Amino acid sequence: MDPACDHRILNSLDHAQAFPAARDDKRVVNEMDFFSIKNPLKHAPRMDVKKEITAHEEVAEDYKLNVNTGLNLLTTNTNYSERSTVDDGASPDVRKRIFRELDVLRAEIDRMNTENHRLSSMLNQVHNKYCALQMHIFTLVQQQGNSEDETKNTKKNERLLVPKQFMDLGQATITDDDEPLPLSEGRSRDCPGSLQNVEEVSTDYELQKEAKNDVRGDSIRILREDSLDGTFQELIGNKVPKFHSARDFDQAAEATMRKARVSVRARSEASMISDGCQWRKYGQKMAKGNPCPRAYYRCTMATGCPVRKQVQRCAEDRTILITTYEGNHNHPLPPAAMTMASTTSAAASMLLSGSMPSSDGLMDTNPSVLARSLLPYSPGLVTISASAPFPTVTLDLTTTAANPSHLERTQHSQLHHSFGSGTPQVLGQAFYNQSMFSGLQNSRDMMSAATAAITSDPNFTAALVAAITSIIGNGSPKH
DNA sequence: CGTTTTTGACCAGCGC
DNA sequence: GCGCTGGTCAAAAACG
Repeated sequence: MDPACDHRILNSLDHAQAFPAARDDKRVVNEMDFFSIKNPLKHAPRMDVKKEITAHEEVAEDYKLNVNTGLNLLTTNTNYSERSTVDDGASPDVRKRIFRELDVLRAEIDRMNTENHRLSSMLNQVHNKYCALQMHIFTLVQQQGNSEDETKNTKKNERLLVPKQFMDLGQATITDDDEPLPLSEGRSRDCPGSLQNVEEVSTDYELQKEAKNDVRGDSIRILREDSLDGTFQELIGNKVPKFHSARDFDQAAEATMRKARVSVRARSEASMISDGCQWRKYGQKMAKGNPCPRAYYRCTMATGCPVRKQVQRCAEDRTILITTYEGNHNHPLPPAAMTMASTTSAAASMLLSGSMPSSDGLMDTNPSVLARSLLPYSPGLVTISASAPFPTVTLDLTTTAANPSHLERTQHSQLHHSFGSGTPQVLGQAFYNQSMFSGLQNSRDMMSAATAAITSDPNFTAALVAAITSIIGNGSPKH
């Protein structure tokens, strides 16, 4: 497909996803433009020309022109019209009539283009104001919550659970991280804890050997991947994978997606951080070199969901909770769970694309270049290690927390980038974030107030990871 | 009573 | 082949 056309469609879809209410308006405009251009121009010349080109060829060519040229279709049809009249020797009267019709149509198209731009502009304005208002409401709600005493505050936060979950990234700017929010997520006993500070998010395939030799602690060890099946090891290992068929390739890709992991390091007193999903514990093990046990959970939001996660405390700093996600959900997710799911999915895509023999080998050869290109304003935020056979993406968000201006610029960069180029899940979050910031741009005061909260909010950092990894994941063509 | 957690057993991969 | 380790299973216990 024409890349430009593809881009337009993606943008349209993204926008429609994030703003269902605006979808109808936008679609109507697009359809009007498309068909109003195509139909009259398609049929008018053919009424008089039926010789050199067969009717079937005409239709095929006409559609092709329409699709590829979009609003420039007038030009092509003018050519077509001229060529046709020359070819068939139509009468001057007929030619004049055609040109008159074309003039009328050209004027109509211009008028519609103008109207289209005007409507788009209005839509953007409404969108921005809506986001700004949304931010303001939640800021007020949060301020009200902070004024209450501890007991009342707890109950308030429980009531605020719904907006918190469904705002997800949106509320990231206003959440007071120092106050744990008691969460009650259905029957799940998932994480009644606070996610005080995401220190590091990494996507990691790491050799057990490396984990053994690494002295930095379980931030690495928890990421070890030694249960890889043969296909997956071949896929991401140093060996060049040999795919004998498309089916082999798909299977390998599936294995990669299933085994892809995203690790989140967060300060939390609770046994588990909140990610919006329901989990069931199915095992616990003592990991070597760490006095704290590692717990294994699987997603119970849908039967047969392959997503699993491991939770373990850091051996060096036991206030740090390390949560490692693996796999992709096979069911719809609540917005609150979208961030982690998107991150995992995108990480899998990234690893898949980065390990493919057809890839440019960027991550394998010079990962630091990719990291720098991802976050040019935040050195150290993203590090991608090609150590061992497994490519490693590590996002160290601790440095950015100390420098809001860097993060702010990074957020804009990443979110705008991901908008229109990511997977639907990622796009939904990224677009929401992007739109949120576009709303904030209307208020500098709100922006500066929110920035401080953003930089320490784990939900935002996690979302940032999702956006980043989605960019990486979409850097190479999917198969 | 249904669901979740606990915990020992089992299995697979890896290194020696 | 053996031992070590991580991951998973499944029966029993605990919970609501």
